[in-house]
Amino acid sequence: MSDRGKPDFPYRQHDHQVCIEECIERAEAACMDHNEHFTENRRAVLELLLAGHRPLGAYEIVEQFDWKNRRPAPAQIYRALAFLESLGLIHRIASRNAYLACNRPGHQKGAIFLVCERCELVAELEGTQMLTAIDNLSASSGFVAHTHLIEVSGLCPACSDTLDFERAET
Amino acid sequence: MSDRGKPDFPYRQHDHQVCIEECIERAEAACMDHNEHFTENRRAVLELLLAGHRPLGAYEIVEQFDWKNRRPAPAQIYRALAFLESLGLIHRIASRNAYLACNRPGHQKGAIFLVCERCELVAELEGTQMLTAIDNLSASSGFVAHTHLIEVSGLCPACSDTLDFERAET
DNA sequence: TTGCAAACACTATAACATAACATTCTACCC
DNA sequence: GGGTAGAATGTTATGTTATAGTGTTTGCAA
Repeated sequence: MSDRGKPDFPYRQHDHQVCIEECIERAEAACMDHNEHFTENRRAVLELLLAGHRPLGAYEIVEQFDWKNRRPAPAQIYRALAFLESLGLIHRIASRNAYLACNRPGHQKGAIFLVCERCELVAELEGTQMLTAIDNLSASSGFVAHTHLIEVSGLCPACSDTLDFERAET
Repeated sequence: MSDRGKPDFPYRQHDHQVCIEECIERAEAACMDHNEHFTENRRAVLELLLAGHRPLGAYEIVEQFDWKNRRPAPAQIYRALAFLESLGLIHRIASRNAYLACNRPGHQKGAIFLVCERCELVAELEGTQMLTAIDNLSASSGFVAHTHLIEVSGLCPACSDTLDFERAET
């Protein structure tokens, strides 16, 4: 799955089951590295997020989380989200108040997110160079940068094509 | 007030009263241009946001809004915020769920926000070149960009100095 | 002066997130 | 095994941010 990490990865056909399995393995390894437990709760939340290249709101996770035939409390989900985010396994999409499984394992920093306004698919791009440029720009004002948030809203290739087609129809 | 629009503007001493007045004038002009009314409600919200180079949450505005000795309903504030944002007079700082008066009049697009983690001061930088670079990057994946969100979290010059000093003390 | 559209007022509720505290689980030591 | 410290979970409650929906007022033009 060398495709993962490439900018257009989520836009292409791929064996999503493999994609999921790799991310789970990656998560297990990350937990080992940090002497943390990859508990059932955390695994279940990550699996829900891995189901599609779409961000889920915390309460969507609550709803989809089938847990002994009951509903988990929001706090339970938020705890798992905070844990997964601390390990760089997921990202928060601020413009949507939603959470996305990371598909650039090992490169948790320096991401740029392309959020489709129509289908909600999110692509995660490598943006390290961009961030360096931004850091330089802000440093020239004396600002010391710690974390970055870059989200682009627009249309993914498929939705863009669809809309072009619909416009051509009329 | 040619200082406005420069990256380090909010970090420097300036006549803030003039700064406010200019923005109000600018808002009046913008409303004229768009055949909209600069109502009391909208003006009051903008003035609260102009009071400092700090973003305010909608409910902070509700609290500070002295309105015939009553408290306005949140919806009233959100309406004004939506209106002001549609005219580019204010920006939403997504990482803080807060709103900031624009200090780059006439350049409502292409901003980069530097958010101080310590004092909450926000600087608004011209980032058109950066955005172009990001658009090019995303276009190479077939993504059609509409809007951008770039927020950098860190320390403003003053807070950075203060912390350096405190560290040197110990 | 009537009629229309914009803006406002108000109530309620949706949507997102965390605090606080009790309980259970797990790893480790004796 | 039994004790125990820390991590994780379970639970309740509440805090925070944002919008829906509906009726009223206002400004303005025909």
